[in-house]
Amino acid sequence: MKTISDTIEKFLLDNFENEELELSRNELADFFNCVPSQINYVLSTRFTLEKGYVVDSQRGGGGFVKITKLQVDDNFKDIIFERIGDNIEYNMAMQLLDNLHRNEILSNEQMLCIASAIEPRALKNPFRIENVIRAKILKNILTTIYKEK
Amino acid sequence: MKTISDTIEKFLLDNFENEELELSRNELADFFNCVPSQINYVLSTRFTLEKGYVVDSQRGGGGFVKITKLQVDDNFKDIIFERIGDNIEYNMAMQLLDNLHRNEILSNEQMLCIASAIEPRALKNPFRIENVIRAKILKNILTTIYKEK
DNA sequence: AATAGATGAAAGTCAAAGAAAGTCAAAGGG
DNA sequence: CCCTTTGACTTTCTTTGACTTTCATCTATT
Repeated sequence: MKTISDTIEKFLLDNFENEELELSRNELADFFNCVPSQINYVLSTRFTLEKGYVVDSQRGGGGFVKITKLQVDDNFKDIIFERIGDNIEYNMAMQLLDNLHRNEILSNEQMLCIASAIEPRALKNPFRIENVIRAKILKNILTTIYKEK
Repeated sequence: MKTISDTIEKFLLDNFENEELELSRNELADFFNCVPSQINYVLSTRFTLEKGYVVDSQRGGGGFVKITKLQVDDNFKDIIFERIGDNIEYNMAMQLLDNLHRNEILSNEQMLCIASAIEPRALKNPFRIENVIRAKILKNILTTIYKEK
């Protein structure tokens, strides 16, 4: 038996143009005569990173939802879901970066950026305060780049 | 869907002459068929100090609004660090990045890296668990880089 | 001629209303 | 039991309008 979620999924899949698809959550919900949050359900169960999709959105006037399809090969999946998973220690992360750099998946510049973003110094400690952590990451990255110049 | 604010922003960006742009608030509002305070909204959300713009204006007869692109000079470092401080919201951070990129302090690659590092998606919520956050940042950054390719 | 006040032409402020999207938990269905 | 559906509530961003402030210029008074 086909659920409404399946139908919406198929509809979305059929409407990709060039690896991406932008839509209005409310209009889509209207079109399928369902509540808007149904769309979120479809997105979060069917358009996941595991399946090779990234979803971005914006609220408020002019808001939208954008789904992008990426080419995930097995190597990428392995990295994202096996090697990194839900948590990773700094040393492991650095080994991974080094590896990616050696294999020319990351440029030197990118590696340096990322390395600063994840230094213990940048992520240490505080209490769920996203903005505080972000500030540290930013400072850290900018400092590093500055140092390189 | 593009908002009127986006359209006005683009119009302004396209009409800079030599790092600056002078305009009449009322005429512009008229031109775009919106209320004058809409212009203030655009100015205060899109032409911020973080983004490297200074807006000054004069009221009364012969009034005007003038937008100037800030010159990046030696003490920009202090300015940046002051702007970041101990915590910073995502939007402000992005405006800063945009500014740094425009002034060629950050390459496009770097900007993209850093932007992914600080996305709400990447830093959302969890509980002080450094490794968890780091994993998200890494995934996020790698996914982004993957998307660019 | 100098000055004070009146007038109108800008621009600014702020809060309410509007327009999206997100979250989360409870209820339903197979 | 797990997956799906629904809806109340939240958050974010934009639009609108009533009200305020500032400035240049004109007018009337001394």
